Amino acid sequence: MHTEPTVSACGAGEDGPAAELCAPRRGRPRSEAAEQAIFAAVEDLMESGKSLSELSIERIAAAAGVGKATIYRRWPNKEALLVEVVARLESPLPEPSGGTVREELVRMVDYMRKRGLAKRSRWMLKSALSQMNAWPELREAYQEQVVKPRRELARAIVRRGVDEGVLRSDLDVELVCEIVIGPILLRSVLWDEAPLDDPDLAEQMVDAVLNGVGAQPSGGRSR
Amino acid sequence: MHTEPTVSACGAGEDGPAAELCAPRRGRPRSEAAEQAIFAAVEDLMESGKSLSELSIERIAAAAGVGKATIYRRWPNKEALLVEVVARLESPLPEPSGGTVREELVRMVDYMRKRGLAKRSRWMLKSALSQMNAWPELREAYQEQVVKPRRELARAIVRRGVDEGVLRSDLDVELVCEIVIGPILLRSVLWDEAPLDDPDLAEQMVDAVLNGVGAQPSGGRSR
DNA sequence: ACTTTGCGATACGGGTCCGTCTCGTATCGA
DNA sequence: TCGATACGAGACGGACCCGTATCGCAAAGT
Repeated sequence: MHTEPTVSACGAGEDGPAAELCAPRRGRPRSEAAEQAIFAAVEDLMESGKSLSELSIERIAAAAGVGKATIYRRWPNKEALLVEVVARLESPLPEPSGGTVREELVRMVDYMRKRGLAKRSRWMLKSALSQMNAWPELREAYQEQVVKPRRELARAIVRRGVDEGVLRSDLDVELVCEIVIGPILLRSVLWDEAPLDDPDLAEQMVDAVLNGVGAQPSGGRSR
Repeated sequence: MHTEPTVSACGAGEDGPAAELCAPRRGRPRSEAAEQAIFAAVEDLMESGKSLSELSIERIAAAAGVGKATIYRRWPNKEALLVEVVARLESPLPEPSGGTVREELVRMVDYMRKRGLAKRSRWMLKSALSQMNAWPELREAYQEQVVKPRRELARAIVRRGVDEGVLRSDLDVELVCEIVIGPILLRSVLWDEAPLDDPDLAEQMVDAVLNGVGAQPSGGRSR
């Protein structure tokens, strides 16, 4: 199917400190610059609004100023390349700051807001949704490496809120998570034109969700 | 660019009562069966999980048991066909029932929940999000014909709630809409595995959003 | 009867893409 | 120095696709 690259015994695509341990390579070493150029080209193409199906190896190679062989030497096919791009793309999760649960929620929502402003992440967010249906490998990588840790972070904060008595304990934790992050995801992923500039947006969202959008000033809370 | 079909003066794709008014066609009339077969084929392909870029005219024609020319006689290109498919796909909006604002919100959310269970709509929901980036015409048709009326329905209900004093008036109407429909959209569109079966889900979501997920029983509502 | 149009099928030119392969050259270890 | 491997460039075969055109036949009007 695919000509096994000589380096593959070390773990594909990894040339960290482990490389010299298992394969004291003989010939000319692979160009780090070429690799960076490939990643940069993919990200540039994403940023320019290309859809997943428009990201052909040929286009990527041309944009990177690189021969196709240089790509195929590193990844067996398009999927593998994009999976690695996905893995590299995401910025690190915001660390728990030790503040209030409300503050943590605001931080998380605001992190998502800012990320919605960054084109590259936005491309990936959107592409992750539909195109990946036809691409289980890519979809799974994205779910595993991006979605899952974020959902778990949200769950952890919500659980802490329940434990501390700040959040209602009669609701499903999942449901609370969805209510907290649903609105910001709606804006940052689903609706293109929605404004994300307001730096207070996260705070407004979290407070509205915490206090409820219903107008009853005090009574009748448990339906 | 494209050989104008003879029928086009009547409005493409429409062969209702208007047809005989403007063009007492001469030769063999177009086969209604072929048209239905084409629509059915596209929807079947969608349902089978094909992505937008996999929906080629050739594939559609083969699946419909129809010649390519029969498709190109009706639509000038792939986009036009898919735009019409999108237009046909959506089920009618739920009508206002005259109930409480809360009941209306529950009805709307529950409608979205049920729709999330229907595969065809789900395909379109998901594809609408990313793949259509590369396809402005299709995206616009979807936004105009599907998204917009739903957002307006939501806005109308929320405004009524504000007028009746059931919803907080100190919040942006858009924000309230997002908080109400964000969670259900999250489940029905973004997360594949999320359960949508619980018939009480809509009620739970709406009530949680109305009452707030914060635990404070009465005090400290305005942050 | 005769024309007009639609039908399914299929051939066609032109295009993009994939993944492999071969050039001539560059850079490493031995 | 020499073999091994990398590099950019691009040719190559095969696949798929688009949109048009052409078959022979079918169904309608005049």
